[in-house]
Amino acid sequence: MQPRTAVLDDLVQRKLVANATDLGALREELAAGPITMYCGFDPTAPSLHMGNLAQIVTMMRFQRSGHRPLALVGGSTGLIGDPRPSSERTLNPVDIVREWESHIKAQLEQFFEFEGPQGCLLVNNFDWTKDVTAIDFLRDIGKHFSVNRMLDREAVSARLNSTGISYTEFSYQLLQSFDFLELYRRHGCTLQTGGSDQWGNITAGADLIRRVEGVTVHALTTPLVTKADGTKFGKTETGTVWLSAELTSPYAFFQFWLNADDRDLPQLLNIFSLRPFPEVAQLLAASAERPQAREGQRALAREVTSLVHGAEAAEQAEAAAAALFGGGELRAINRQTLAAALLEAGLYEASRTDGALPSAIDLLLATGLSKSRSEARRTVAEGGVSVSNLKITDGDTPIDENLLIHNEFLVVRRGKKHMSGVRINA
RNA sequence: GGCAGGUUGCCCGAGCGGCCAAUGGGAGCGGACUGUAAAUCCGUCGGCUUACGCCUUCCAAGGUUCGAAUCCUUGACCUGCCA
Repeated sequence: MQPRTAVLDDLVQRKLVANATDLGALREELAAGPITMYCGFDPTAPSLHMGNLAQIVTMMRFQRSGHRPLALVGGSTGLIGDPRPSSERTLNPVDIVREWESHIKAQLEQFFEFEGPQGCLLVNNFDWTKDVTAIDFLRDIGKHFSVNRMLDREAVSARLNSTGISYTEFSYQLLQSFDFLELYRRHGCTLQTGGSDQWGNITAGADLIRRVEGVTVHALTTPLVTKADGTKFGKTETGTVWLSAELTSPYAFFQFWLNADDRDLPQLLNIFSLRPFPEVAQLLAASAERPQAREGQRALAREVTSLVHGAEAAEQAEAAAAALFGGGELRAINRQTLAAALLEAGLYEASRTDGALPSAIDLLLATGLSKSRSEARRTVAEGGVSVSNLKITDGDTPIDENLLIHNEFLVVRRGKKHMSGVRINA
């Protein structure tokens, strides 16, 4: 077991501390004994996503250093919504939030150790908010908050200057602070972590605990992941990268990491990899020397995919990528491997018309690689389409029979990176 | 409350009665180069159509006109100047 303060040194080395209350005091407390820390996840979507994963990994670091993590599901806060700087959220129906809550709970369970004295505890803030009356809440909690100070929060002030903010969302900070207080009372929780956008909410909770309990607790935030090209992290052309295999296939997930920009690699490895810092440094050095080998991206993709989807799924995703991007003859891949690879990449069904195979344009539409006939036609004209590695010049004629692989598959490619399989029904 | 201006395709932004599906930039997409990168260059960029062409767009609803994104009326929202 590593020393209990190791987690802090590690976080500092990895540049993962964006903001923190007294780090020296936190270190002393970590050294004095196992502490209990928490981070919350609101059910605002059917699945957790990449951003949440960063927080999960941070919690894992604490657990591995001998501390106890509390994974909080925001059964109550998810009904309210943390104010975004842009605009008011639409309230989600209660039963939808309940459903999301159960998904998120199940997802969280896979990352932590639940046995032993440092075993993770899954908690739900609905448990301690459901019976609190509005009057009690306003007297016991609300009285300790200064609106003047709440207005300073970035998201709130942004909203005041633009679309305005409802009382509901404005109250969010009180609920989150109440959570921290309850977790301190119930479990002796003395540290809350989160993304740097949570700094205001977290310190508000720490302030509340100091006022009510006369105890100093800690706040630590990690930097938000930024991308070198300025686009938002965790998005692909098709949208958010989710942790749920139903929403983002393990293959797509693996590809997401493999395609990481060289410039983003240091940050990503530091945040998402549980490898010790020296190993990360080694990988980064290797990547800087031979960027074309993409050792860093590969290691990252393997590690994170297997963390989220399991080792087996990670291997399958990698094997599929190797088969499809290997540059070799597709026919040389055995039927089972190819079928598995195409299933990962997205496999669609199509049938013959009057005994003839579909045209390339039909295939592009059937696989969703193109959104409209015009777009499909355009891409063909631009020379960006191939079927079973043969470049298509005429999008309208039926595909030649001998492009069928193993008598039933066609591999449709749009551009370099977008591939799908089609199985032809007999 | 008074005066002036604005609302255009994913975003920014030209157009100011016909040659406008609408200049230009960005994003996106494809190609070349490469590492399933980045940068750069080229192409493309509402929908349907093999094509001629057709259909739906320029805040909303009406109107003028052979013909409107462009003119008029009303409404909604935004922005400057004056109270």
